[in-house]
Amino acid sequence: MPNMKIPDVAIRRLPVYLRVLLELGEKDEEIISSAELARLTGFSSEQIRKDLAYFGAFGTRGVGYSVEILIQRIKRILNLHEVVEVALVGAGNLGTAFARYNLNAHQDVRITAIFDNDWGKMGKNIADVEILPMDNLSGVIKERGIKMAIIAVPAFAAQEVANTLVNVGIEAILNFSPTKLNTPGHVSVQNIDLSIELQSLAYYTSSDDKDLE
Amino acid sequence: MPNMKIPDVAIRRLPVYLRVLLELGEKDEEIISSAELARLTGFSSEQIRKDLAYFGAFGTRGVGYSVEILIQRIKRILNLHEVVEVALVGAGNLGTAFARYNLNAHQDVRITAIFDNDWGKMGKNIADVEILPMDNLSGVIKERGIKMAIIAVPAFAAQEVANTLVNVGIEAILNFSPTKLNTPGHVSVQNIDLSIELQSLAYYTSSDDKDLE
DNA sequence: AATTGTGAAACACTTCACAGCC
DNA sequence: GGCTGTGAAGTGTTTCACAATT
Repeated sequence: MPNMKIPDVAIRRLPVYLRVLLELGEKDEEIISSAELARLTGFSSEQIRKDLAYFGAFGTRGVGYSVEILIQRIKRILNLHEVVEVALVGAGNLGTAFARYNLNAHQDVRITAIFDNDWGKMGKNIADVEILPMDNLSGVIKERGIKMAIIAVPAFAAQEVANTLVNVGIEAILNFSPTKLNTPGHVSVQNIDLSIELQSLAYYTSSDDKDLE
Repeated sequence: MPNMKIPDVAIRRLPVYLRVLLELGEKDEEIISSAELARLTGFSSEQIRKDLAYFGAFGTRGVGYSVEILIQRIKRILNLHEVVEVALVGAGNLGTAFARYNLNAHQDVRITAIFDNDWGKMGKNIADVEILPMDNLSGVIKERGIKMAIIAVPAFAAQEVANTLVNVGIEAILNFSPTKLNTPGHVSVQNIDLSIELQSLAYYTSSDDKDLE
């Protein structure tokens, strides 16, 4: 089971398992079966077992999984066993909302540096983090060894920001701009394009036109 | 080629094609090949041809696709040939940012109703749309025949909101709350869970721990 | 008896490769 | 000659089904 290629889709399910497990931990649940996890997450029990097995066998046959051990393992796998610092580039509507949201949401991945090029915003704080000018970006990211960044700038500026981020050693980017970023293979990019989400959803609504083609 | 099952992943690529085509239209480009579309979108040319072919053959062999016709066809397919109204439930950080973003971003899918349960927000506007109390939700959505909704409320309230939306005839939901919604099969749900995006991205960063297990 | 871990089968999506058409 | 449209092959992911383990 080692040295097997782990699908990205499996990685994206791990945080869901983690959330449910943390809730169970709060309720002092000690053991959980894949069937019960399936009920709580909406994924199938086989899929859950397979996902977990990619990283080794840490359940007990006939019994189930230890909630506590599973939490620790998944945190390790996702590199969340210590606080992960993230830089946010772009303090517009989306960036600001995301920073505030992140403050409330959790502690394990934390926005600790915010950059913008609007001088009117300098010195202001979002979620207790000061907005810094873009000129400081390279210095701050290198100094603090930040590995992850969020791009929330307009489309026309996104590629240039990405290039800078790659140059200062960023390894993973969450990109909210509606652009395909060109990045070297060792950098992971996850795109969230809100327009695309809305537009593709419209497909699944019934058009109430009366005119057929 | 009719009556074939169209993969959801293909539907989600259509808005990307549409965006690029609209840009080409601005530049008065009249004909585009799948190879060129591939270059501009980052998808493969075969995939683009296959995606388009699901809906019928509207290219010309040896020539390419008419930009204008392709735009019209994709808009039709996605039900974007007339303005789509969307209801936003929850005017917190994320909801507000999304409404403002949507105002700037495009006109084809438009947030035209916003609901919240915070009385302090009533009467205020976001992006020229008045915030209404939750009590008005059913009435407004039915009256205007709105088919799509965005859920941007805290997790604990999300399922109840979803139930209400389903009851008043909503067919597609964009869910920002970190919850698996239980909805009947005819309702499409697209989840965007920002915590999950950040946490799964952390997997792809190099941990700089010195201690192995 | 219950539940994990896992090959094998099934399914879904992408890429290949080329016939068909302009 | 060039580019689309599409069966066939290939690849990736999920589900099945059951042996292994407690």
